[in-house]
Amino acid sequence: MATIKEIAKKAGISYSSVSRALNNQTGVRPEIRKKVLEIAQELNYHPHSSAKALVQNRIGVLGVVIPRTSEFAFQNPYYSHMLLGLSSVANDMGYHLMLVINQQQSYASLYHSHLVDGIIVLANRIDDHYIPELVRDNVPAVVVPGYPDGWEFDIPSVNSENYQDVYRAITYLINLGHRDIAFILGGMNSNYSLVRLEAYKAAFRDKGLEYKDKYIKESDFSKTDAFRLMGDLLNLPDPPSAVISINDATTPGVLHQINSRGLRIPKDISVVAIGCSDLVDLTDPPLTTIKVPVTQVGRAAARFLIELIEKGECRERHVVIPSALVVRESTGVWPNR
Amino acid sequence: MATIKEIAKKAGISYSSVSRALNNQTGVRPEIRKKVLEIAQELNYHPHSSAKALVQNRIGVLGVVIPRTSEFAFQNPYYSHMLLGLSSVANDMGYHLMLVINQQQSYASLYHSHLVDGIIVLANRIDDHYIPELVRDNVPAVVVPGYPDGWEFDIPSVNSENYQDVYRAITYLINLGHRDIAFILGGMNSNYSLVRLEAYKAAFRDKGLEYKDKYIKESDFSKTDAFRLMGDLLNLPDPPSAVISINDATTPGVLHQINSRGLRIPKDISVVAIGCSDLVDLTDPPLTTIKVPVTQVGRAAARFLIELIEKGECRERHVVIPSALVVRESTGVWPNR
DNA sequence: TGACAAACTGCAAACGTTTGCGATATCCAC
DNA sequence: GTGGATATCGCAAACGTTTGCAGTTTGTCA
Repeated sequence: MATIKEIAKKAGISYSSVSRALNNQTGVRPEIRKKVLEIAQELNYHPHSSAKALVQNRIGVLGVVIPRTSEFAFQNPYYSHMLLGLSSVANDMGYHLMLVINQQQSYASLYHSHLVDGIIVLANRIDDHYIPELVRDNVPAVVVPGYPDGWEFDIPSVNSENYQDVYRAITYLINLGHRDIAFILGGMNSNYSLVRLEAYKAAFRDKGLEYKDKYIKESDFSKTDAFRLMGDLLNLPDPPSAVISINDATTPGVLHQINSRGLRIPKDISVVAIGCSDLVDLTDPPLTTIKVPVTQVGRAAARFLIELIEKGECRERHVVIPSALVVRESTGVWPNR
Repeated sequence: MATIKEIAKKAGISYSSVSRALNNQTGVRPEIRKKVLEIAQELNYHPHSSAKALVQNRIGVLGVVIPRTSEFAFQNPYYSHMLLGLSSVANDMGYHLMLVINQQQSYASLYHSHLVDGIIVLANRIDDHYIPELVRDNVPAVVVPGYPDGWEFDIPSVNSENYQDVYRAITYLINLGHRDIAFILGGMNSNYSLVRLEAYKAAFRDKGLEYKDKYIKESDFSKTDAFRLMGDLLNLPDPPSAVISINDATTPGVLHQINSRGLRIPKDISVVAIGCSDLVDLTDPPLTTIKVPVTQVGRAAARFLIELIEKGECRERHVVIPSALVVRESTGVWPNR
């Protein structure tokens, strides 16, 4: 493959001049530059990224770590939307994306071995072993979502309004008259679950009401588990009048359980779904949703990380992307007559 | 950051010995090796991948290109399953994955600039400009799925049994008594669409029957478009008695249209879904499916590419992964009484 | 003890770039 | 024509590895 030296030889100049010509640097005559570019084209020259990286100490790659171990988690459209956002910004800013799924290896080593310039950790869990290392070793890194307030260490993060959203949704349901509101959560090692459960409780408290533990169900983020738990809820002597489902993986399970019992939404039970999938408006009826702007979160995370890499610091360490409660037809007043 | 030279200095030996010790090569005394490894540990040493790549001419990265331009395409769980398969094999074989989504840039240049050792192109389209370049430049590359038989150039590929599957499904429906079988396709620049439409036609021909063009609908692979087209079909004076939906993106649109008209599956219409999503068994009724083993396709593609990279050649240039028609409850005999 | 092989070790080149620095050429004003 | 500023250019070092080769040590056996 063509190298800079070959171009230099062919053009009859030194290879430092070739380098300068190719990189749009000053100090090379226009006609020489033109000639160099022509020869480069002709030889199908491409700069050797490793050689470049070696001397510039920058490879132009962002590491994207998806630490989840279970297959179903990755099926969640969450990751597609996120990657889309990350990718669009990375492309625009001249970076590539290295995707690391569930590697049983320290994330920091990706950085230490100069494979990536920085790291984005997606859907981190509260008990993720490898994250403290990123902080300790000063690795440019952003986690999505961040840790709950008052966490033991501080690492840059991007969040959507996880807390506010659930708070708004519960308040909305309470205002509709609901009191027995079920919450299908994910595992409590998920930061999403933690923060959203806090919001759930707070919304009740702030209305002067009591929430009931029996309506709070901890799933493994799978549709089948959600199906099972929703079944348990509907088997209660006093089943909930509303349910909120934590993500796009659990929602189909919830809906399927409700439908299979012949219950009508929202007449018999109201449903609020949290997620980013557009499928919600294809359900019957269209779902009231906490629309999580995942692609935008991804875009923000990429921008954030690149700033961290290039400037070495960041203005704000915790970015929050606003989101919205979209009221459609799956929620209604209670009791319904 | 620690380099091999620092380790050498600290251990009081030459850095070539350090290199040999770290790489488990012969020609270094056991006690020296031990000492080197200890110091490496202590200094948190990680080899500089670019330096290594520069001399070894191998970076240990597979490029994964998703050329689709539309957002909805990427939402398809197809890609998640595929990445899962790719990632698992790559991890096992010591490779990383570079994800390139919809970059308006030659794929071959990724290879020429030594960013990747080889390339996997996902869901390639028949009119993809950048693929011929891979062939011309002899880039180690695998495309998923491959081109139809008799295509103008030959590039390694991995496929599931796209043709056979549809053929089996149509034959199955015909045997149930169906004659008016609709097919919601994707765009005809998709290799999936092309091959599957061929199979559709062949299945009819081989039964001595005629298919009707009006039942063949070309979507843009989105749920909304599928919803619209399914509406058109049901508005016909002689609507189809069965429909086959080409992927996980179109299926929800098809189902939603059917449900919104109050039609019963399979009493009023039979449905066969092609896809890899597990959501199909949560629908009501569970769907008869052509289960595409996408994760396995991904695994095969990664293995294939790695063989291509390491051996420089491959035994078979076109791998086919068997798949299955899973009969559930969305298909029934016709006419139904 | 000596000879020879085998194991070990270090030197230095090489991979393909970028870049600081000094040297040369060009240009302009006086 | 001279001085000085400025633009252009090439040399060589540097980035962190691997690796062929030559030199050194160690071990073995007669």
